[in-house]
Amino acid sequence: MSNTGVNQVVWSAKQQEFVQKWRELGVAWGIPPAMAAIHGLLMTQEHPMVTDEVMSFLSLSRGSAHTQLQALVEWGLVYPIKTLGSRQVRYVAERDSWQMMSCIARQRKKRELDPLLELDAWKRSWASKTDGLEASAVLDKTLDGVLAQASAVDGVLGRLLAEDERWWEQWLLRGLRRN
Amino acid sequence: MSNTGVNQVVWSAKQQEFVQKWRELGVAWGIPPAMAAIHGLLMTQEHPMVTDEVMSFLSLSRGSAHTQLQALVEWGLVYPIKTLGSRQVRYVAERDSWQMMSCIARQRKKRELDPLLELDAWKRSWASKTDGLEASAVLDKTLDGVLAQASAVDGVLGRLLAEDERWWEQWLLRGLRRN
DNA sequence: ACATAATTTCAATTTAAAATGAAAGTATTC
DNA sequence: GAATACTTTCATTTTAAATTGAAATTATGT
Repeated sequence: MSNTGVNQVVWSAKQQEFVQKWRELGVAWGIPPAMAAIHGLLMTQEHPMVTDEVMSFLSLSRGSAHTQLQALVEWGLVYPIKTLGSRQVRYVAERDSWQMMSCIARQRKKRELDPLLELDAWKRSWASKTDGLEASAVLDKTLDGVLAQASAVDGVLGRLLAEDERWWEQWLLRGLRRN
Repeated sequence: MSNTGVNQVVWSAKQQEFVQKWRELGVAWGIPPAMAAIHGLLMTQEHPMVTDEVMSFLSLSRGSAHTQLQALVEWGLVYPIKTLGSRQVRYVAERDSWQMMSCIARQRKKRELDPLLELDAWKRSWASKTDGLEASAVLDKTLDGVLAQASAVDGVLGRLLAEDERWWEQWLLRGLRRN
């Protein structure tokens, strides 16, 4: 049977609004709308959901629902739950906010920071070729600064995102709540 | 005359590669390719450039060159220089790497963090309507955590980006260079 | 006031990313 | 070992964002 209908799925106006907002937020963060929407939906749901439920709640195609659920699992924002005695997979969102934001930060680091850090190697590869007389002193100077900052941020992030090290959470939240 | 040809424009292979890389980086950061490319180009140039030069160096249309130069000025990454006795405007990139990254961070905060912070007000507006019995306890709990973290990050960023307060730079760079 | 040289605007086009949906692939049960 | 129930893939279409280019606008010098 395709729908056991065990869990009662809630879909209030508040939840719909939230999903809408989360989708928009996602777009601003460079996340595919459907992916953000699915994540938002799962955040509002007490119980795991099945692909077909996600599809109908958000009016998504099967392809999109599937692909984006995969991506969410890949990111660690959603857990796939294999139902015993059925091929069906059900999905739940990570509930811990710190864990959740860490997942997002990790992906963004990979997409945005790491390529910037690679410029360092690139710069050095040119340094050997054009040793001494540089083509653009201005660029080199600014770039050095940028790369220093980038690796500093990388260091901080590395520590912040180290799994099982959550003292940072306390530090961050306690020390700086008032703003 | 349209081209006084005073400054010698340099356009080496290294610079071209850099612009290419900077453009790609820009895309990963959610910045329009042309905008990032222009910024990259200006970073490599000792002297201010005129719109037509930018256009021909990057093979851009006038419309795009203009719009993106405006955006760069708006962000504070590029300064417009009005030539005396001519309508022509010349553009130079900000040279200070800290300043540069601050500009970018400020824009990203506006685009990505501020909308997240607004969820707090949204959440409160629902709290009054549905006082007590909530539609989704799971959501509320996770969301509280997310918002706490968001405002913590907001606090840190606020201090980091406060103009004329650069002790952070030292702190960030010195304390964490090794990684 | 006129002509020129620049900037600015914006409807139309292009481009890249995301979504679709139908077909192909795989477990699971009978 | 079929048949069923679900998942996965991918060529095509859609959508949103960026770019174009030509026309409109505004500043500057004669």
